[in-house]
Amino acid sequence: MRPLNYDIEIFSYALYKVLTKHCWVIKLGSFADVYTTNNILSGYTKCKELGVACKLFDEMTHRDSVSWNTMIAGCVNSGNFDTAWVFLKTMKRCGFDADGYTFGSILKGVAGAYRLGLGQQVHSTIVKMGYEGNVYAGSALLDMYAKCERVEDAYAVFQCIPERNSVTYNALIDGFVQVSDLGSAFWLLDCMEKEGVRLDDGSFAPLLTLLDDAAYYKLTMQMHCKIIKHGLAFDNTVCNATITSYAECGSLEDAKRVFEGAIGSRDLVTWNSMLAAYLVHEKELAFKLFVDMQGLGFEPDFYTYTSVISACFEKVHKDHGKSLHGLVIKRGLEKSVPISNALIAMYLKLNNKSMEDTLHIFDSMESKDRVSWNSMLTGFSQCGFSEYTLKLFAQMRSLLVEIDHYAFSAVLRSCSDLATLQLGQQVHVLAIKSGFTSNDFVGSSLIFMYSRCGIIEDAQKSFEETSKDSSITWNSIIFGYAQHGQGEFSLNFFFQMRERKVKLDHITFVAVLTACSHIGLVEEGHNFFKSMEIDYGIPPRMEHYACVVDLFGRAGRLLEAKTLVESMPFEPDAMVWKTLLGACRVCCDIELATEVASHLLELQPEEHCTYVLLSNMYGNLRRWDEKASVTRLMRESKVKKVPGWSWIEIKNEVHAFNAEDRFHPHCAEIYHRLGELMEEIKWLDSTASLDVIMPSFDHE
DNA sequence: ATAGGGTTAG
Repeated sequence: MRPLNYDIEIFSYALYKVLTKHCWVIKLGSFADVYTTNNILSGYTKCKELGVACKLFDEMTHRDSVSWNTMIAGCVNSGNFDTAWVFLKTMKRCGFDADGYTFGSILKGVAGAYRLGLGQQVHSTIVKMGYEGNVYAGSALLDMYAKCERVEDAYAVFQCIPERNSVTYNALIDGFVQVSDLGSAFWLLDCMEKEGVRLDDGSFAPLLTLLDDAAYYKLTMQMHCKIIKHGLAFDNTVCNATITSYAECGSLEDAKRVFEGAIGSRDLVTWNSMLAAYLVHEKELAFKLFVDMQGLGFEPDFYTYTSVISACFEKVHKDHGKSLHGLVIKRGLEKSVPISNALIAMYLKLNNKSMEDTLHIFDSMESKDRVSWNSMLTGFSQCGFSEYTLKLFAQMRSLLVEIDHYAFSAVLRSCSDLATLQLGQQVHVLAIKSGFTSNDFVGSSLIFMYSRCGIIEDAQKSFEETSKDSSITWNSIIFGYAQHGQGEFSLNFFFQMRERKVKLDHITFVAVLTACSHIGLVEEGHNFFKSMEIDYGIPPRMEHYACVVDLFGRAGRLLEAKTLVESMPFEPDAMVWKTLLGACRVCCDIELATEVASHLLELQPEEHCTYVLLSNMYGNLRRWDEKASVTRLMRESKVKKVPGWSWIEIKNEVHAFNAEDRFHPHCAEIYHRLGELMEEIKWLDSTASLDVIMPSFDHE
C-alpha cells in the first residue's frame, strides 16, 4: 500500500497573495493606478491564471506598454503562442511600440513553436526599430534561430550584440549542441572565460549531453573539474547531466559517485538519470532503484517508465516487463503515448515473431504519434509480415501521419523482402520528394531493395547518394554485390571502406564473409575471419561462425567446417547447425548429417526443414527404412512441411503460386503458356551444341 | 509592475 496524499493544494501561496492584493484594490474602489494593476496582472500570469489575467486586462481603463508586455509574456509562458501573437498585433494597432521586453517574450514563443518564418518577420522589425543590440531581444532572437536549427543565423545575431551575458552565450552553446558541433560549443565556453562572462549551470548542462561515448571519458572528467571549479558541483541540473555523461562514457562508478554526492538535492530527474545509468550497466540494481525511489516518495513519470520498460528486451526480463505493463494499467498511465510506445517496443523484442501483444496496445491507443506508427511498421517488417507493413504504410499516408526515415526504411525493407520492384520504386520517389534519400538508413534499405529486385546498378546509384561515412550503407552495398555473385566488387568496397577510415563493424564482416563464400574464396574468407579480432578488434559472433561454416561447406571442405564448429568458444545455435547440415547435404555425408540434425531437432523441433532435408538425403541413398523413420518422427512431432511459394509482380499486383496450384483465375492460360515454354526449353536442349545447364528445381 | 538560456527516454 502506498500512503494516501492528503496535502491537496487548492491555492498556492503565491496565488493567495495576488488574490488578497486584488481584493484589497477592489475594496478601495477604482483608484488603483496602472502600476498596481500591472503588478496584479503580472501576479496572475506568473500563477498561470491566464483567464483571470485576461479578464482583468479587459477591465483596465488605462493600459500602458507594461500591461501589454505582461499579457504577451503570460500567454507565451502558459503555452498560448497564438494568443500572444494576437496580443502583439492588437498592441501595435492600439498605438504601442514593441520594445525589448516585447521582443524577448514573443521570440521565446516563436522559438517554442519552431515558427522560423514568423521569427524572421520579427527579426526584420527588430532591425527596423533598432533593437538588434538589445541583449534581451538579441538573445531571444539568437535562441529562436538556434532552436530552428539555423545556428549560422544565430551566430550572426550573436555578433551584433555588443554586451553579451551568460544567457546569450548559453543559448548559442545550446544551438551548437543541437547540431552536435562539439568543437564550437567548447570554443564558446573558452570565449566566456576569456571575456569574463560568468559560466553557470546553463553553460554546462547542454554541453554535457554531447559527451555520450567512451571516447569522451577524459573530456567528461575535465568538464567535471571545471564544474567543481566554478562552484557548480551541487547544482541540480548540472549534477543530473553529469550522471548521464559518465554513464554514457561507460563509467558507472563515476556516475554513482556524483549521484551519491547529490544526496539531499536529488530530484526526479536525478533518479531517472541514475536509473538509466544502471539500466545499461547493472540491470538488477536498476530494478531495485526503481523500487527505492518510490519508497522515498518520488512518483515515477514517463521518463522513468519508458526507461525501465525499454530495458526489458531479453527473455529473462519478460516477467518484469509484464509486471511493469500491469503497473502502468494500475496507475492509469495507459493513455500516455510515450509509455505505450515503450510497451510496444518491449513486446516486439520479447515476443519473437508475434505481433499479438503489440497490436493489442497499438489498437487500444486513443492517440498515436509517429513513434507508435513507426514501431508497428518496423515490427511488421522485422517479423516478416511484409504485406502488413505495406498496408499500414498506406494507412499512415491516408491519415497524413508524417513519413520519416524510420518509416521509409521499414517499408523499403518490406519491399525488398517481397522483391516488389514497382512498389519499391514508388516509395523511392516519395523518399526523394521528402528529401530522405541521403539518410543512411533509407539509403541502406534502398540498396537492399534494388539489389534484391535484381537491379544492382540502381543499388549502386542509391549508395552513391549517401554520405559514405557510415558503415550502414557500405555494409549494404557489400551484401548487394555478394548476393549478385560479384564478390570481387564486394571486397573492393571493403578495401575502399578501410582506406576512407569508415568505422567497420561486425556486420561488415558478415557481409565480407558472405561475399567470399558466394564466390568460393575460401582462403581469403578464412583469413578475414582470423584477422577480424586481431587486426580490427571485432570478436567473431555466432553469425560469423555460421558464415565460415558456409564458406567451407560450399567448397566441399566439410571436415574443416566440422572442426570449426567444435572449436567455437560458445555453444553453437540453430543457425550454425543448420548451415553445417546444409554443408553435409552438399557433401553427401549422411553420418555427420544425422548427428548435426539431432542437435537441431533438440533446439528447434518445430522446424520442418530439418526433417525434410534429412529425409531427402536418406532417400537419395535409398536408405528407405531410415527415411521412413524420419517421416514418422516428423508426424509424431506434429510438424507439417510448409510448401514453398513463388510469386510474380504484374502491373502492381502480386500473384502467388505454389506447386500444382490451380486457384488462380487465369490458371488455364498460365498452364498452357507454361507447357509452351517447357516445349521450347526441350527443343533448345536438344539442339544445343553445348551443355545447357538446367536449373535444378528445388521444391523443398 | 513587464524580458532572454539549460538536465532525464526513444
